[in-house]
Amino acid sequence: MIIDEKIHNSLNRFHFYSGIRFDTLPENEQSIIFENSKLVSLEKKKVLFRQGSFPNGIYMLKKGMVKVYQLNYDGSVQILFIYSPCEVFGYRPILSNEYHPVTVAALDSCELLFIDRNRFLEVLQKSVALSNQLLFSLSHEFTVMTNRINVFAQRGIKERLALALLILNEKFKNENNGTEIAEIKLPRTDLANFVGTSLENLVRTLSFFKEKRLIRVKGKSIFIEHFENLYILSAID
Amino acid sequence: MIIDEKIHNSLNRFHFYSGIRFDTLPENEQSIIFENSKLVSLEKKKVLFRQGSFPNGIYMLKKGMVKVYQLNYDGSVQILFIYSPCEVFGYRPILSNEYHPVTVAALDSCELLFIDRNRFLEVLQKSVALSNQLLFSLSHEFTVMTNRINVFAQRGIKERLALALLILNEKFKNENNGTEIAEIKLPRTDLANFVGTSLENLVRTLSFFKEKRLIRVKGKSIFIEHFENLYILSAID
DNA sequence: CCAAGAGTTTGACTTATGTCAATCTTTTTG
DNA sequence: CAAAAAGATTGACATAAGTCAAACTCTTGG
Repeated sequence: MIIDEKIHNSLNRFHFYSGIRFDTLPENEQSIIFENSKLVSLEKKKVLFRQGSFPNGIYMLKKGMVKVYQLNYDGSVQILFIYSPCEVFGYRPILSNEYHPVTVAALDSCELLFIDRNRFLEVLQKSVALSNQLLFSLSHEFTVMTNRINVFAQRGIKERLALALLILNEKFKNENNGTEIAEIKLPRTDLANFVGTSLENLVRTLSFFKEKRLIRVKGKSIFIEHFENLYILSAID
Repeated sequence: MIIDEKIHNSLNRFHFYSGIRFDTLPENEQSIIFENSKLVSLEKKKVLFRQGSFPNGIYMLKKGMVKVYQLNYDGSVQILFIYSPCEVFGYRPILSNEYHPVTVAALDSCELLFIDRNRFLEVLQKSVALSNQLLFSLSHEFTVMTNRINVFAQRGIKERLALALLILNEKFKNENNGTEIAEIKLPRTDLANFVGTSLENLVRTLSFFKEKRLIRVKGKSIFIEHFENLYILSAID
């Protein structure tokens, strides 16, 4: 089978991996930020904060995974991000002086560090390193969002799912130990809401991938088989 | 007809208006930023920069409008933004140290101010006001992108088009003089690529809106008739 | 360990959207 | 000003995706 080189290029050229971390900051900056942080536990399925609520502070995920989603008036749900350990979130509405645009809930039992809103803003005013890191990350994340809009608007479910699985593989790789092929363990409904399709259509597309041996399914877990080919092949046939 | 209040709420609650400007910065900061800027002219349909190219500097639009889009391997185009006068763009890939993820082309005859990459970075390191403004704007823009992904993933074309028209009305209001109901003058193909649908489907949806007297069409121009109702009604039947 | 419930999968059918082709309209250009 | 080109619209049909219902499978608690 001849695979258009352009497809490969365009995938490589595009940025789809998101998530902001503070562990790239200088040691002393990190310790200042986390100085007065509080450890928070969050049970599986519990909500950390809801869309429309006031942002009281920022969080860093220590253990477990969370989903970030919007709930719509018709009951539909769009999952926007999945966060895995070390990732930081909840700071954007503080910076833009808005309410939370999203809801965050635990996918499994989680532990987080909480940093108070004012504390965060204080540190930000003093730390050029933090300010620059945020400018860098926000700009990069923006590129990622740009690419995602393109994918959501222009691609069918096969490609969207393939891309979602590649993103999730990174997230779960991070959550687990670090093996190249991660165990993607996410309820089908969540996966459907992440990809932006119906549960049934999602399941059918998974079966299609399974038949083509692009993925392997064990119970509720998904493993990517043909890493490089997954996105490319999903676009063809 | 009974309109679910929740729909109205959700529209109000969500942020869809984007675009970054520097004219909210203190006068002296502005003059520093634009001190050595160069005036650039761009003919209708000409490309300012292409995706994949190195970001040499940032631009502020003085006159005319531009479209910001991604071109895909299959030839499909996704328009991500339309910018109108006073809006600033091209700084994100500089901040995140990436190549341009998008292509920018003139919708009509344009005039822009160009600020050199290094000049911009220099000013940024000195100006806390600029840094804070960028953090604010980037965070807000991110919320807007979040909402757009939700709309693209979960809503049909009627709603997507309605929303696009509301956004475009703001942009063209800005471009024209400032009348509440602007003349939205954008080729159908561009509108289709902004909404994320085929040209034919776009035209049909426009006709549907016309029949329902939600919009008025004069030649190639579109005027919004029932401002508040457009998005709400587009969701119903 | 079995029964209930939650989560997943498959089938049949409907609806939304995409595609190709033809026609009509506006704009541009010689 | 007329011809040609570009842009817009409509129709007929194909395909993708959503919806509802039923069956199956795994998990979990009494």
